[in-house]
Amino acid sequence: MRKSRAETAQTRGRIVSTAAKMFLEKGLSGVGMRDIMAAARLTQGGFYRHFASKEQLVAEANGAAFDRLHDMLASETRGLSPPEAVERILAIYLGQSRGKKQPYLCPLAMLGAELSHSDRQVRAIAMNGYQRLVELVADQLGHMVRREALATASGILSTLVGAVTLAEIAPDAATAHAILSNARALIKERISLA
Amino acid sequence: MRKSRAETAQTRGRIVSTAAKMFLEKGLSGVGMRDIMAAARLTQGGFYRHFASKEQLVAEANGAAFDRLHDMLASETRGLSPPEAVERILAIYLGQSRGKKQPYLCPLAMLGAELSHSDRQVRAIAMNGYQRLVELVADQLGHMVRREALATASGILSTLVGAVTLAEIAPDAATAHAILSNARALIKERISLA
DNA sequence: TGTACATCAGTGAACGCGCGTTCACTGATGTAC
DNA sequence: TGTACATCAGTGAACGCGCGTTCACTGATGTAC
Repeated sequence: MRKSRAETAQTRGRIVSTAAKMFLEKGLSGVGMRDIMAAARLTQGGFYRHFASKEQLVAEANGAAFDRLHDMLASETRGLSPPEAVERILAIYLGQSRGKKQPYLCPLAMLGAELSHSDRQVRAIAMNGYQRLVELVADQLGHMVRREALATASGILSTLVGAVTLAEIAPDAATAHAILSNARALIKERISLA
Repeated sequence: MRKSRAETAQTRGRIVSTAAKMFLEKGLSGVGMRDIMAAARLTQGGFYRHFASKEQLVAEANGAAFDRLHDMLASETRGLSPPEAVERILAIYLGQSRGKKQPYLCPLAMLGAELSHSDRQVRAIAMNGYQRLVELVADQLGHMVRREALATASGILSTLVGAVTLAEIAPDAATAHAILSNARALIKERISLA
């Protein structure tokens, strides 16, 4: 049953991306190893040929989710004017939703407090992902000095994360929409100050 | 071993408030029935004399946490001028932290995504708590028409919830503080527009 | 008010279940000569 | 390049454990007369 190096690497990647998707949709404690391995078309035992523990998979899955999200946002805003780029980032970020089974979900909003109960490595990966998102937004606030742009982008990210977190809790679409559009308005009002 | 009506009610209340504290600190799936009952100086079996299930306790504990938080914020802002009251709400809300073992933690920030995986009743309680906080903030934005005040307060709550969620994930105090103060700045800049 | 009985809050053992993880095994791949 | 052997990816049963929940039991409280 031994597999070639190429196949092994592919299998590992499949486990990570499958796990990322499932963790984001159902939460870290909402998904078991059997669920993940079955979704990756494998059986439970094989997991430990690739990873030392579930916690390590959580770390890698989150890293992958942040990489994918960041790359997607960077490519979606490439070539746009700063105001257009900000608009696009807000629309994409606030448009994510577990209910709609979106492919690019942000771990900060989807896992939130669960990340704060994870080990140092997972938290460090989450903070790194957060910082990269802050920089991505700050890059579009070119009319401010960098320091101010980063501070403002940090505030914007808090708003985005909070809004999506709250919208996911909301039991009906109307409430969710109201939360998201109020958050969007707050951010736009702040930015148009300059 | 049967207890008097007064004692029974007192025991029930002790279970709810003990559970609220523990859920907020360790997350819903991070605390077991034995942990809660032991902390309330009881044994596991007694729980089902008071509640039908863990999920029911989660619902009641969250309701109690929101009630306590709301009452505290209302009493802390009583008699203050609107700008002072907003200042006070921001300071208290952004000052909450599991690490500091604070007595008034907000379920929205501390449980976040875990609430979105709970049943309808729990989510309804969370949304009700959110709405009450929005109104509490909107009450201090008297210079706006009510509709605008509510929309702005909703955006502010997204920012507050996101900032505390992110600060809890941050592995060091400096990063946490930066996140909180950037969120505070964003909100204050938005409010001082008027 | 006093007595007999029913109720039920709380105990602690036990149940069934699913979790993360381990393990003996299989057989294709990789390596050494 | 061909052969013999070591490696190890993947399987599926099993392990130990902690979870939420149930249950028989105890004895003080509440109720009926």
